[in-house]
Amino acid sequence: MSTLFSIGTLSSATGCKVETIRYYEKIGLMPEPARSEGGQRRYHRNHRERLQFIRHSRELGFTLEDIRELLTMSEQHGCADDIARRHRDAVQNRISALTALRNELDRMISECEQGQPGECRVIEVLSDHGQCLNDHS
Amino acid sequence: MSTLFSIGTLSSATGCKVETIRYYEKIGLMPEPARSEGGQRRYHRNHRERLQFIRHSRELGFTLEDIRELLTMSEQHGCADDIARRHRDAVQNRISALTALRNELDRMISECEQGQPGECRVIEVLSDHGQCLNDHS
DNA sequence: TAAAAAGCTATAGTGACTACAGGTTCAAGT
DNA sequence: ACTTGAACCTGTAGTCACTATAGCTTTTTA
Repeated sequence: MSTLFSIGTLSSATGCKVETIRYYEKIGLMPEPARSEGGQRRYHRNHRERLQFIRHSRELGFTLEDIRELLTMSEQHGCADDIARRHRDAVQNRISALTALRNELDRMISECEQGQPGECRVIEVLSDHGQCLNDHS
Repeated sequence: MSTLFSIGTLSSATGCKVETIRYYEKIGLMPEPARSEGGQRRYHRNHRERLQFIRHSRELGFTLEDIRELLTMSEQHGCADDIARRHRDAVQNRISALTALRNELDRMISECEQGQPGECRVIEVLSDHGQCLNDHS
């Protein structure tokens, strides 16, 4: 059995679109693979593992720049503690902001349901920040 | 006192950057204002109110396309219930996804703290999806 | 009146892809 | 061996919601 496979095979093995794989290569996140006689990309198991690492990290919300660092860590058998912690804090902040937002949206919607027809609280609140309990300055 | 003001004044009144105001005009979200003799934009109270509506909606996470709809609703004194509800659900989904993610990051980080130096759980988990409790497929 | 601040247009860049056009190569079936 | 069609190639442009730059002109202030 041959150990080399095409970009399409790599794509279905990882769930990463063909265009995205080529994009990762262009920005230097994936190494340039070997080529067939006709010039098509031929990948190896190592490529698949690296791409899985990248996709998994993306799913966890790391940016491509984070991932570049993570890959270096991984190659040097270093510890990615601080990157993960920094990211965790960013995610927590985002959760807090979105929760406040959802509460405000809930409030707008429920007040709209109780109001007279023809007067929409959603529009009112959007028109006038003073009516908003959310503290986005 | 004159009722017309410059783009800079509008900018500080709303907290919206000058470039962003011009951008909103270009994409048709803000109407073209009057111009001074020399060709500079001259705004009116109505513009400020509209821009405040836009900014407030953006802070609540509506897209510019949502806002285009919301502005139409607002002009027609309609009810923006459904747009708000749709957006609320999207926000809730995002919160759920981010919460799962934060839990996974927490788990990775705390396992890393307890492990031997030199073996980083963060990297390990990123390398191998099987070790991940998060259910992103 | 002169200098500084603010404004103008047009264009390009951001992140992380996605989509297209117009061509070439490969694998499967006959 | 040949043909067909799927998969592949490069390069470019588009997405969203801005932001930044360059190289000007106009307005305001000292």
